[in-house]
Amino acid sequence: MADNRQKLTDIAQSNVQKSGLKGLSFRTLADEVGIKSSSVHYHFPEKADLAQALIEQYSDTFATRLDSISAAGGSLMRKLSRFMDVIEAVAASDSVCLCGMLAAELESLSPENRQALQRFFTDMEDWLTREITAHRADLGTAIEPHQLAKVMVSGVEGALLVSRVHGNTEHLAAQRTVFADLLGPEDRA
Amino acid sequence: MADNRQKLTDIAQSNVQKSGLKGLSFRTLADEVGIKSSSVHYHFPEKADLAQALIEQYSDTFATRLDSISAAGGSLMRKLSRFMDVIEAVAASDSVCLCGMLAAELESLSPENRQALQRFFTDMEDWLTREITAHRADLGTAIEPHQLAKVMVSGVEGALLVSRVHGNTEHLAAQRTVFADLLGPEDRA
DNA sequence: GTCTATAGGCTGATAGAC
DNA sequence: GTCTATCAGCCTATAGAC
Repeated sequence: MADNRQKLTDIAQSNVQKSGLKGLSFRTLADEVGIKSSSVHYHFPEKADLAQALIEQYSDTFATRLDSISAAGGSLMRKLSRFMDVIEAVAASDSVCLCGMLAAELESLSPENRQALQRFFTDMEDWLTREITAHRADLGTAIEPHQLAKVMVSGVEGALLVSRVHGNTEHLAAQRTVFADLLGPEDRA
Repeated sequence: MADNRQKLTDIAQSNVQKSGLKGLSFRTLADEVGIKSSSVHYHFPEKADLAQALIEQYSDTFATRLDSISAAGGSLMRKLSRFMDVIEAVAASDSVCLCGMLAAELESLSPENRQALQRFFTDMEDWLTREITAHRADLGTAIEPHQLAKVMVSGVEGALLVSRVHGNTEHLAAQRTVFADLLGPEDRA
């Protein structure tokens, strides 16, 4: 089938979000798609090629979701709540962010992989900075938007990791609560 | 030598903080200590035994540092600044938190490893909750201390991971800035 | 405690047929 | 695009001598 390439990236993405790139072998990936490992090498000659496709696919999907949040409009609080919805959806089925997982495996990634990974994080950060800045007048704090954005990026990546260890979503919930309070002036005294 | 066990855990810890447990082999570990891999198995029969020793050693060292911060006393701001000093010291030499790294490799850990890992995070969270609660009167926010603690734990773990991808410490610096502003009322209008 | 030696398995990757 | 077959290398772990 012509769309085996798509099947490969879809299944690989899910596996990497659970057990990392090192935890995924060409053989098991091939088995799950129903082809042989040599056929996987036809689509992705080296593991770095597969990793690159995964980072790009994941980044595109993520960017599309953020764009749709921006397009829907509304208050900053509403946008950040929908942002957290996107993050919490990742936590389903023992998964963490694909790029958070790969960040932990940084030492085994190619230079190209690293660059794409870096771009994923800066794109998320830039989106947050833009949205916070756009609503700056309503802000409940004097902290610089780009500083808040950095803390939020770190926060969601860490919360996904730590939440999974605890087997619940409390750290994600705390993230939502604290940033709602920090950024939403309506709840303040 | 009788302290080869200590050499093993020290070198293993440093390696795991850089490349994870899956990235560490008994052979390379043995080479770096100057013994053979079968001798490593004498000290740690299975990899899970080594992992357990690493988590416990790391947790003990970390707890000692937090205790010393508490003992030194001072304002909440001062304690949190020293807490961030401890975290930033980890970021040296391309390392992330040992337990953050193992959290990414959760699926390959034994039940005992997972429990110890969980305890590391709750211990850090409990320390933060205790310190924030003790200074509650000075707090610049109405957010629950345990919620703030959860966000800080997630935040530092994520910041270590993301900082390494970018090759700088900006995300750790942002963490310091934002929490200083959030918790330290003296800087507020 | 450390060694030699090895079993048994998994891995990424390639050659060449169809 | 997919296959069979295979290589060379790495891995965890164990047996048994010293």
